[in-house]
Amino acid sequence: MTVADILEIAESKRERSKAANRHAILTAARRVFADLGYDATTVRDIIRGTDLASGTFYNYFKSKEEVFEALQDDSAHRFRALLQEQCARARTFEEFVRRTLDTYFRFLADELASGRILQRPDAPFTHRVDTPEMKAIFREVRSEIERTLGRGIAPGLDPDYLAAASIGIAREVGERMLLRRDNDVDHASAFCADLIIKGVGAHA
Amino acid sequence: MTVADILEIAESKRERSKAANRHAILTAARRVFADLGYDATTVRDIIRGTDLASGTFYNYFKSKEEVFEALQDDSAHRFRALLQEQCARARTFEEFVRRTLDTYFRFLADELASGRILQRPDAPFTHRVDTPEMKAIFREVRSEIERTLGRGIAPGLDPDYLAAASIGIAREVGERMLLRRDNDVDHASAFCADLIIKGVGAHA
DNA sequence: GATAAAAGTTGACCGATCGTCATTTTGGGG
DNA sequence: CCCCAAAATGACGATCGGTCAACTTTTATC
Repeated sequence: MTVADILEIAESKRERSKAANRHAILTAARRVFADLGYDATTVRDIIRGTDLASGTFYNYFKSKEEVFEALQDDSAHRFRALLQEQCARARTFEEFVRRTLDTYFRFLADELASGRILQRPDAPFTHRVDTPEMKAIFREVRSEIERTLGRGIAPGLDPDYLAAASIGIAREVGERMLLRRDNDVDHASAFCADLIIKGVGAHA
Repeated sequence: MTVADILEIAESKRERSKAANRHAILTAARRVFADLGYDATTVRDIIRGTDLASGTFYNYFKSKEEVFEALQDDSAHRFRALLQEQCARARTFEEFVRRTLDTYFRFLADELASGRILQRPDAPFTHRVDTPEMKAIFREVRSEIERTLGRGIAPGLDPDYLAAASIGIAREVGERMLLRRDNDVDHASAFCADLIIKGVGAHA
């Protein structure tokens, strides 16, 4: 009887094995997607990157789409945690905007540096995914906009559109930032923040 | 001898046939993509939507990706024509911004109404394509920003980022607009224009 | 028009992938 | 040690992707 058994804390061998297999598939998928591109990769390519059999793949995911979404959701989850940590107690709208954008661009740069972004040289297109985490981030940004912008500064503004616009700005500018070699997070962040702050007329 | 033969104006029978086949493939592809979704459709599905043989597909396109890009490029080309027509002689930055956004949102609504947008109910993701037309639109927007914004109003602004931000705003807000049932083009257009105009401090 | 070259179409074919499922292996409880 | 449930395995039929030799249609030449 091991300590783990006594404590009844450690997962069973089965659970550990399942977690390891799932992790192996995701890790292999990340590499294969980066090597071959999303469209060109097959489920077989992914499973060949592990020591599992082809049938086992389908015990964990229905398709490569689902693997891709899991990878995206994972990134979104980590970003969301950072976001909540950084922006939870922003008092003013401007502070909230600056923190959010700074967090996002720093996150992007980190993801790229750690090879977690599928950056193909030819990169003809990326997938936009609507995972639960992605939707949650959108909702949180919108409700935070409603909270910090409130009805005082710009009561007529459509909070849904403002959230969409902010996300669009961050997304596109973030992409351009990554294409530049310098990865000047502060410049990108300040550019977007200034645009939004001045755009809603909410200067501190 | 037909009138066309005499006038030597009509394209040859071969050219007409090729154009018709290409058009048949694109038309079938649009319907199949809409029905099955991009990932699920196969080249066979597309070709089954025409009266051509499977091998013929490859005389026109290398893959379904190329078909999809051709569809996207087609939309982009039509939008670009509208854009140049509407915005060619905008004198001020504000006028340029308002015309551009209005053209874009009206175009989006028209595309949706005429069934040219791949709008799946579940729509888990869309593809972002970097076709020549798409790149041309980005370059034109940026150079127009440089021209009309000039060095007078906001000399420090990064025109590349401003173009990216504007496109991001239009893209995301446009998507939200389509999700709403009303398709209030004027509201979406005015929202985005106000945001950008105030954001760069270029009020007329 | 007759003929031949060129261009285009066809569908069978091969290698590979997809998703399934009967079989085997592994893990946990008694 | 035995047994059952959970999980892994890989073979299998159906399908797809891309090629290509044979065939049909169009154009050019006389």
